Amino acid sequence: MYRTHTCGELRAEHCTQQVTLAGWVQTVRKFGSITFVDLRDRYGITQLLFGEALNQELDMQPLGREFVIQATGKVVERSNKNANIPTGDIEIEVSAFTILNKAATPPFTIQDDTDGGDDLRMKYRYLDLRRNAVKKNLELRYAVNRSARNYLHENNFMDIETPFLIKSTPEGARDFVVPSRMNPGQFYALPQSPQTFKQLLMVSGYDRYYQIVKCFRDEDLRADRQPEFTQIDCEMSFVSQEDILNMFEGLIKRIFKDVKDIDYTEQVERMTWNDAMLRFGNDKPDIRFGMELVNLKTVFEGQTGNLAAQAIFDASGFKVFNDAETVLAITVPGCSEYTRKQTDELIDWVKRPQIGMNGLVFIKCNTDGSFKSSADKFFDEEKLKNLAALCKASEGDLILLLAGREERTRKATSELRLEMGERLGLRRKDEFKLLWVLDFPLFEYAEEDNRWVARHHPFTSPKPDHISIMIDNDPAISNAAEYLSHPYANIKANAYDMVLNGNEIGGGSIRIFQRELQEKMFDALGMSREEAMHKFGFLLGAFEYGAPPHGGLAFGFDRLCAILGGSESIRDFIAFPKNNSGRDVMLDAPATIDEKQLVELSIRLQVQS
RNA sequence: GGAUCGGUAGUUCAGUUGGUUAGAAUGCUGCCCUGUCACGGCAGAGGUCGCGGGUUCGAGUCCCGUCCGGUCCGCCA
Repeated sequence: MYRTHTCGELRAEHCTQQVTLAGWVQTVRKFGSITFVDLRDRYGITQLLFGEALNQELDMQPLGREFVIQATGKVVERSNKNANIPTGDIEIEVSAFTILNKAATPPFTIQDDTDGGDDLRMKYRYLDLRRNAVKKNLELRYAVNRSARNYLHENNFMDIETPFLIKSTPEGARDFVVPSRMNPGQFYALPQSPQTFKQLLMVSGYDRYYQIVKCFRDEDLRADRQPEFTQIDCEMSFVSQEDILNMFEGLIKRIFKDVKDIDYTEQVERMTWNDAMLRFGNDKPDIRFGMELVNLKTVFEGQTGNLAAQAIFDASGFKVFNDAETVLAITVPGCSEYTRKQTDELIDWVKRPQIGMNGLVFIKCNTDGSFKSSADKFFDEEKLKNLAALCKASEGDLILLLAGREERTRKATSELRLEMGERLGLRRKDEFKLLWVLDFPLFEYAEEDNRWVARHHPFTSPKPDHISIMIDNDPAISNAAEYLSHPYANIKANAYDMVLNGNEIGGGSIRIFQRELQEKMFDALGMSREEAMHKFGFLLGAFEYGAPPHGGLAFGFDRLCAILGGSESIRDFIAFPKNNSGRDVMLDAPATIDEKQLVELSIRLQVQS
């Protein structure tokens, strides 16, 4: 053995013992005839003391940062203790050492507060992974993994692997494809998720399945998106939506307990998709704070906007509001004292192309009971007072109003709400609030193809009392402009998302398990019978042989870890992540391949410039 | 596909209105130091200012193009 102990385990009680440690040189501190060396391994840091005799040896064999060494000596109590590290009471009085491997000077410092930028750290990821900060993230990831596995195992779930080389599916994201040498001209696809396999496992009777599994999607990336990412993928048979919500609420609570020691005992809040959109303008609302949207004008999903507000607008002659499809307001508590500079800043913020609004109207509800608005010209004190009442604003609050096209305005108001929450410090990293969003629409209208697409995926079941709407109506959309009045627009799905602090961390649905309904679904999505058979014949076939009612969900494992770790970026929680362009900058992948390989695969390239 | 920010020493950054020899910190090298732990002190090395073109007497600085990276929109569950 190279070592008798790790660099994290020696304490005062080990004093006088002879030990051997092995690890990396963190720092060398030289003082004439004695030298201190901090030795690091995965478990911690232990100080080595090189006394006078060995110091001369050090002159012959100098140690540099990141050298790998082995040192033998006696554990002794320090005269100057270091309370900052667990091994700070002791040091090793080295009697012999060996340099196991020298190290070039690393391109950045291997410290908690490294001087390296992201780019460089990715290129030398094996060095970055030595850093405590990154190691802690991977440890947290492993803790979440273990916690999930324990919970699922205790609840009779069975981990079953599913293949990676499968068939390309239409709907959803772009597939990564893999050419088949043995089948010239043909391609496998990498799974976007094990969706159909887990459903087949239900048909096979493995009534509780899970897998912590890689999924692949060839779409543009973000800080919280990777081309290959990991899901906690689960499926159950003989369950209702209620059973699933309870089971996986339990899973996430268990993870909170095991990983963060948080007792999340209260029931996870539930909200319909409709309510989420109305109250927060967002299908994954952050419910840690209020500032809910007040709809001052439009009709949305069968609910009318505020008639009193409408009357105020009509009388004002303010075209921006009168002509707008919708006017939405949020009430920001305690911000009536915002300066001109601050309100201008907010206006610039909503005008950024990513938000895309033309402007923003504010009403300051002053602490003396008066009002000040950027649209004073159109609204007298009385009207402002009434608007403030409609927005449930109190003295000292700031009302922000956005007007414009329905969808864009709702999105912008939702973003503005989150931004104000951020600015007011209402989105604390250490506060966790879960939410189930339920009853999503089953279909979404795809303008470019003038047809319906599955909002979740094509295997999602409608709500039981909406099945007849689907069966009894023709999916064809005769008038594109009025797709909202098509019966299909109102069909709700037996689908659910779990939202944590405004992030979608998981989602799933009760599945269709009857062939007829599944065929109707494919039909509704504009898939011909032949196409459906060609692409999903295996599933339709399976449904003929006794498919049980089933449903499930999948958690975004990387994202869950990132949120629990208090980070925005999932890359910090993946050992070897890819960058924004899907490149591995360490391997420099993807890369071209040899002509010989191309020939074997029957592939000729035609690169578009 | 689009928007936006950035690219200057090994690293992280500063660099004024376009003007002399491009700076700081840290890291690195050498010397000094027996209790440090972000050790300290002294000295030193280290630069194709991403790349190409243009404007100008003169460009790190201004303009155009291009490459690379970050963030976001579209896209994606």
